[in-house]
Amino acid sequence: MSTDGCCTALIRKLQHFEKPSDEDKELLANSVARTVELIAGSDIIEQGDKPDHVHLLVEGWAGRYKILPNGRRNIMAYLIPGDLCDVNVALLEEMDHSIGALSGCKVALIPIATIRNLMDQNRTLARALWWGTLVDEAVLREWLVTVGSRPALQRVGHLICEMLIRTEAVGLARGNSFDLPLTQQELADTMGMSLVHMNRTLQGLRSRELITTNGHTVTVENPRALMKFAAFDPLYLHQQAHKFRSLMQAVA
Amino acid sequence: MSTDGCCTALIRKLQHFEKPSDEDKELLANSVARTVELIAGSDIIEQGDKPDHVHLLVEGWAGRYKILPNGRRNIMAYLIPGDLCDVNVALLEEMDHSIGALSGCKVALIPIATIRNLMDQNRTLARALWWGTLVDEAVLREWLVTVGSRPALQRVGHLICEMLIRTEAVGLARGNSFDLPLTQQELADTMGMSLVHMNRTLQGLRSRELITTNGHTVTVENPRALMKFAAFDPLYLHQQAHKFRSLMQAVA
DNA sequence: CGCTTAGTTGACTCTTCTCAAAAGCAGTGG
DNA sequence: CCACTGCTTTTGAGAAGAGTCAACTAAGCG
Repeated sequence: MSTDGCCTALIRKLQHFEKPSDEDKELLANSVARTVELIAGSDIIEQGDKPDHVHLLVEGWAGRYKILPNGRRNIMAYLIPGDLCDVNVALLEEMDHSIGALSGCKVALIPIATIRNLMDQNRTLARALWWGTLVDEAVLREWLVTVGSRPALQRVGHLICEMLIRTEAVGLARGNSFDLPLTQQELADTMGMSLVHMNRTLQGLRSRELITTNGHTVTVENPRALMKFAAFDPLYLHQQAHKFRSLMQAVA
Repeated sequence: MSTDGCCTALIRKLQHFEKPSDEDKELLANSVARTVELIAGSDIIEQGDKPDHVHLLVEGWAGRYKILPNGRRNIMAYLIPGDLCDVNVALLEEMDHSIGALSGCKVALIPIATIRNLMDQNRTLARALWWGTLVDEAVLREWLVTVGSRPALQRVGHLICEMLIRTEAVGLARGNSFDLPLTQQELADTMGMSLVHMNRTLQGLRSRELITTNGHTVTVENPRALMKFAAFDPLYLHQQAHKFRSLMQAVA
C-alpha cells in the first residue's frame, strides 16, 4: 500500500471548508494511482505540458513559476502538502507556467478520468475541490496586493503569516513554528525583490523580534503582533474563523 | 427588450475558446434577468457581500480592488465587457474584495440558479465559462509576475499589450487603438506604483514611440515592437493563436 | 468664467538594486 | 580528521529606481 496516507493533508485541508464523510475520504484515497518522489529543483510539470494526471502534493514544497526572457525567475505560488497542482488545467491547451519542487517532494498521481468521475458522483467532494481552487485564486490576488503595495518588511511578514496558517491547516505546524524549506533567493524570487534585500528584510523582522529562525524553521513568537505589523487579514484564506482562532489569541 | 445585445461581448469572447451554437447563444441571452447602469466610482459588489446574481459586464470597465489599512488602494484585475464578475464566489462565504465601476458601466444580472441550470444542461457553455475563469486566473498570475519582476516601462507596456488583445477579443478595439477609460492614478494603483512615476513612465513609452495617446484612447502603432519591448507572450491569455495573428504581424 | 479634476513638472528623499567579497556550512575525498 | 568545493547567508558601499511634496498647467463643466 504505497499510497497509504497520501490524502491525509488534503482531507485535513478540505475539513476547513466542509467535513468529508468516511466514504468521501475512502473515495479520495482510492483515487491515487501511484506516487512519485522528486528531488529539489526538479520540475513536476513544465510549461507547455498537457498532463493526463492531476498531481497532488503529499510531501514537501513546490512552486508555480515562470522565467522571464531576462533570466529572472518569478515564483507565483507555493504548493504545500494537500494542494492540487493542476485540477484547473484539464481544460486549457497547455500549461502556461511550470511547477517545480522547491524541496524534496512526494507527489500522488490521480488520473484525470478518476477525478472527473469523482466530481460527477460526489457533490461534497466536488464542491470541496472547487473551493480549493477558489482559495488558490484568492491567495493569488492577495499576493498581487502584497507585492504591489506593501513595503518590504510587511511583505515578508505577510507571507510568513499566510504560510503559518496554511501549514497549520494541514497539520504541518508545531505550535507557532513551521518548516520553510526555501532559500532566501527563492523567497526573493517570490516577493519580487533582490536576494540582498530579502536578507536584510529578514534581519529586520528578526531584530524587531517578530520572527525567529533556526535553520529553515521559522517561529512566530507572537502571531498577533506579526499579523498586526503586516496588516494581515486571514479572510482571503476562507477558512472558518474558529480554525485558527488559537493563533489569533496566542498572546492575547 | 432591454436586455438585447447584453451577451454579444461575452459570446464573442467565448468564441476564442470554442464556437457556441445559435442555441447556446440564445440560452445565454435569455438568462439575463435585468440590467443595471452604474456611474464611475460606484461599487458593483462590495467586500463582504454574498451576491445572489452573477454580474456580467456589458459596457464600461470595472476593477477588482482592495483597500489596505494604510489607505492604499490596489486594483487586482480589470473587467471589460464580456467578463463575468463573480461566477466563482457562489461557493465562498463572502466576497474577499470589492468590484468597482472604473467608468460608467452597464451590468447584466443573471440569477445564480439560472447559471447553475445552464451549466448543468449545456456542456459547451459550462466548459466555456469554466475556461473563462481559468483565463482570469492566468491573467492574475501574469500580473503578479509583471508587478514583481518587470521594470516600470515594461510593466506598463505589458499591460497595454494585454488590454489591446483583450479589447480586440470582444470587438472593442479599432485597429491598434482602444479606449482606456482610466486615470493615471488608477493605472498607478494597478501596477503598484506612484501617480508621478506612472505619469513619467507613460511619457517614456510615448517618447520611445511605442504608444500614442489621444484623450483616453491608446494607440499602439507597432504592436510587435511593444510586445518585444515588454517581453509580452500572449500564451497566458489562452486564445487561439490565429485570433490575434493580425496584431502580431501588424508591421511584420 | 470660475471651479474641479486630471495631467505634468521639479526638487529632494528614501528604498531597493547591483556589484563584490567575506563568512558559514554541508558534503566529498584524501 | 582535514582540506576542498559548492551553495547559502551576510556585509559593505555606490548607483539607480521610485516615492513624496508641492506647485503649476490643462481640460471639462455649469
